[in-house]
Amino acid sequence: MLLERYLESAGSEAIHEALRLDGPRPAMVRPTQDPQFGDFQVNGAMPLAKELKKPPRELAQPIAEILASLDAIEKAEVAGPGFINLHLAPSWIASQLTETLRDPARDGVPAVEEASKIIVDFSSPNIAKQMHVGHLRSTIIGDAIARILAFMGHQVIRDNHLGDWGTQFGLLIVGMREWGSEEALRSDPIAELERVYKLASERAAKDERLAESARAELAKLQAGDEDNRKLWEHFIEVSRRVLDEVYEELDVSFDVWLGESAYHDALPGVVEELLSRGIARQDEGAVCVFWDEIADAPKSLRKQKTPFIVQKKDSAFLYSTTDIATVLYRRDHFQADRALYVVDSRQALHFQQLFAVMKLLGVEMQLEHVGFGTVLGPDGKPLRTRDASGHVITLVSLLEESKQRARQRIDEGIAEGRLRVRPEEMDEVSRIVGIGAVKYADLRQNRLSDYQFDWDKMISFQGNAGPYLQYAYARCVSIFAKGGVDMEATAREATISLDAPAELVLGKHLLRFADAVYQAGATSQPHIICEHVYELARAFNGFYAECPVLDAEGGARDSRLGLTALTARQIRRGLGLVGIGVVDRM
RNA sequence: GCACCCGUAGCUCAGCUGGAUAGAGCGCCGGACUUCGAAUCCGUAGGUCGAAGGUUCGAAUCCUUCCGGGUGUGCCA
Repeated sequence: MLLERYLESAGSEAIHEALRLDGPRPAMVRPTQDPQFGDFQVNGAMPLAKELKKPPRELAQPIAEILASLDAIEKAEVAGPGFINLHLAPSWIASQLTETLRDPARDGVPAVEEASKIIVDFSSPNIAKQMHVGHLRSTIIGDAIARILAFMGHQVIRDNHLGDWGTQFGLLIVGMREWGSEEALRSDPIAELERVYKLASERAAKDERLAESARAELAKLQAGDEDNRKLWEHFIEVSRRVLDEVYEELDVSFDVWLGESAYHDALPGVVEELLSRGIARQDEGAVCVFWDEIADAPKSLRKQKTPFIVQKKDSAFLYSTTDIATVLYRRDHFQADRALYVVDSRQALHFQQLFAVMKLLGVEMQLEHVGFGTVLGPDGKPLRTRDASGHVITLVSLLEESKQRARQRIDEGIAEGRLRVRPEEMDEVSRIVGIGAVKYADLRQNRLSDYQFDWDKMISFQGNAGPYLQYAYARCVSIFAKGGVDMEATAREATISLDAPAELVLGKHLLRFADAVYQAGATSQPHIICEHVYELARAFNGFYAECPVLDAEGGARDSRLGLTALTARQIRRGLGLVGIGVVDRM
């Protein structure tokens, strides 16, 4: 259940009932930050003091009395300047948890009343270029957001908006014919494409004839020349194979792969429409939107005076043009309600301009730039995508290293008798732990802040890190294995009761899962789920230390098994929602 | 120049639709493995929330100014 939503509406009703006001007032329910003040506090009485000209504590008293009569609430007391501290009733929490235990399909998370159709635009690498750490954030943050929204019941379309069109293809076509090796293209496609591109662009900088020839080949490609078209398709095909491997490793998938090339035919129409509606005009041969000439443009755009260029003076189109066409397609073809762009924050201005143009065009889709910060190295400077010797640190090699480091740590743990992994499971466990550690390190913090990438911290495997959560899960599963108890049977039959302090602490965390999921979905912030799962794992580890499960008697044993089963499910679900896996033994 | 973002414990970060004595992890120090898995648990120390004003019953959170750091900014994406 959505606990906070329930308390908010209960609180709001209580205010209405107690004070007989003309309209509904917000209860302003917040979790307390100190357990001595209970579990939640209602702050809504204080702002009413001025309006009603009565001391806030006096207003709070009758509200508290009404709230105290609810089954959910054991105690409601007025405190401080006019807070109402709510102590949830353990028996009520327990009955809610028992209900959730019976709901393995949704783990107590309700589906949204009104589903939206949401495009999540993420990852979007360039064809013919190796993916590096810079692509990691968009890919895993976007994947997590798509998973969360889909689980909430929205209709999500995951779109990989590939950079598969543009000036680089002229150079690639010329370069490939001149210096390319078909064999190298087969064995290591991206490396070969990068080699050829680098060569071609270096030569073109010095040799105007080569540059001219590249432009000509690009024009032919865009005009539909069959040979060039085939070559281009070939580039894409071989690149796709490499990308697919990375995505498989990351357990990321897409519903559609509509790259920039998919919108090529629509671009002239976009510019025409902008011109004919007076949104854009010619300037120095280019077609631009000038914000200071548009009365209802956003203020900061008007002041910045940076034009939005949709066609270059050589009449070529830009990514801005493509992005406009893309929005229109998403509206007309998918009938999407929203589109989320999971793209580096440094492109904020571009999206601000894009969204402003769409508004001028009368597009009502809800467009949102889900930005994220830069990946920094341990020195606090933007992480170099090349190592000391100048080699590109590819995403593949980074993931490989993570798996190796995980494997090494597991080997150590086994040697010291702390960990248990069967030899035949070694590959899978080191993959899930290693990749999970990389993902968790990134997802656990607010996406907007820059993120410091540090192997030693990430793979330290202690404290708030991926393996901690996976370990807690393995502990849960291990209890069932050791006791020979079936987790599904427990879920069907056990009745939870909360008696020991550690049980109550755990139970309260378990009850907040749905809130965390909804909040993460509403704000596109996967770290909220990470934080919840971490707190849950902590609470479980505390419970584990305090409360024997298998050795407990009768009802207590069943109840603790139920708590353990629910914890396991919630960790698995929570991590699953951000794209991280779990293993039974590690 | 203009626009945007950031400044919280030694380090890495939560908290920012205003709510009580600002929280975690790492690191430091000290405890807990004959007991369901010690990648664990329990405890100690550590902060003028960059600075100064303002709004408010109440500010890390909102507003203003300043200091310090970063990003973007006419034909790349």
